[in-house]
Amino acid sequence: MPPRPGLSKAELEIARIVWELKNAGVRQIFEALPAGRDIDFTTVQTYLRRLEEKGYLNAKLDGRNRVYSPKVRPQTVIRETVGEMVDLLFGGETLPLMKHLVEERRFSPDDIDQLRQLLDRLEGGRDEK
Amino acid sequence: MPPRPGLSKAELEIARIVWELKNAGVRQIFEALPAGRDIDFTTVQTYLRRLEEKGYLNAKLDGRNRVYSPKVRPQTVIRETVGEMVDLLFGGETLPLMKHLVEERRFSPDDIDQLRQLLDRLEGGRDEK
DNA sequence: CCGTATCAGGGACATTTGTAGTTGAAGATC
DNA sequence: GATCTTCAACTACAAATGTCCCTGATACGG
Repeated sequence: MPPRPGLSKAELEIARIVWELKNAGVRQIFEALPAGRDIDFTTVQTYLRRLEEKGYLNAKLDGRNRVYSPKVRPQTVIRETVGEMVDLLFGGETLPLMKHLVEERRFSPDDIDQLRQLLDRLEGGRDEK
Repeated sequence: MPPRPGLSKAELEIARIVWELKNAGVRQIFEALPAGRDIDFTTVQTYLRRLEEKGYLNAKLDGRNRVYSPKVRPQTVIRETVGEMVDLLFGGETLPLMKHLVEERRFSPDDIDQLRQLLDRLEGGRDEK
């Protein structure tokens, strides 16, 4: 159980933009919103403030602009979010999710190759232990 | 975009129990809650009512008890929920999620075998097209 | 210097979510 | 028949979420 409150969908959306930009001001984050996402500049400000309050982002001043950066590693947030969804949808079992993804999502031949290599590496690592 | 409102985490938790039980009354669903999940019987009733209102469950009377069953196929809800999470965390790309799962979650040798077979089948199906 | 644009901070509000209480009625038990 | 248990329906409320307005201050352009 993380020592910080969970993230809403909109907060996660903003956080992900910050992860990609690494250091960014409100205007940059606002302009990086997906096409069709028509929220106000002040709304983005609110989400950023909440993310900082919740402990997910750092903020520092650059002149009069606040610049945001990740405080919690994206990998950690992803692990927690995925873990929660696996619990909710699949009772904590990962294999059904993997099967679901393979059956429902599109993969290129290259994707499949990469996945095979991952599985090989996983098995190889297992043997070594 | 589904013609029905999204599901909250608690609603999803209850819906999943109904999927597993197929036809169930409030008491059965209440008693199937995970250990440690100490919510009131009346809270479960509220979630069931909301799920019905949102169009996810059917309800019929059995004596004076309401019996709930899925109205939207679990596979559909799962697809939508997983799709939304892939969008939020991975920008719609499935491969990073697969990689994340392989790297962060535990798999048995049998799991890995099953995954390999899935990939083989996926590739085989691709060749046939 | 003035007007405009932009940003931070504070605040507000509607809706959603999580949770449970109350009332009336039906079923079970004695 | 009385009492107890259980369920549905309605209701309520605090917190969370999604969203944006307003004010004051700063930076910029003419």
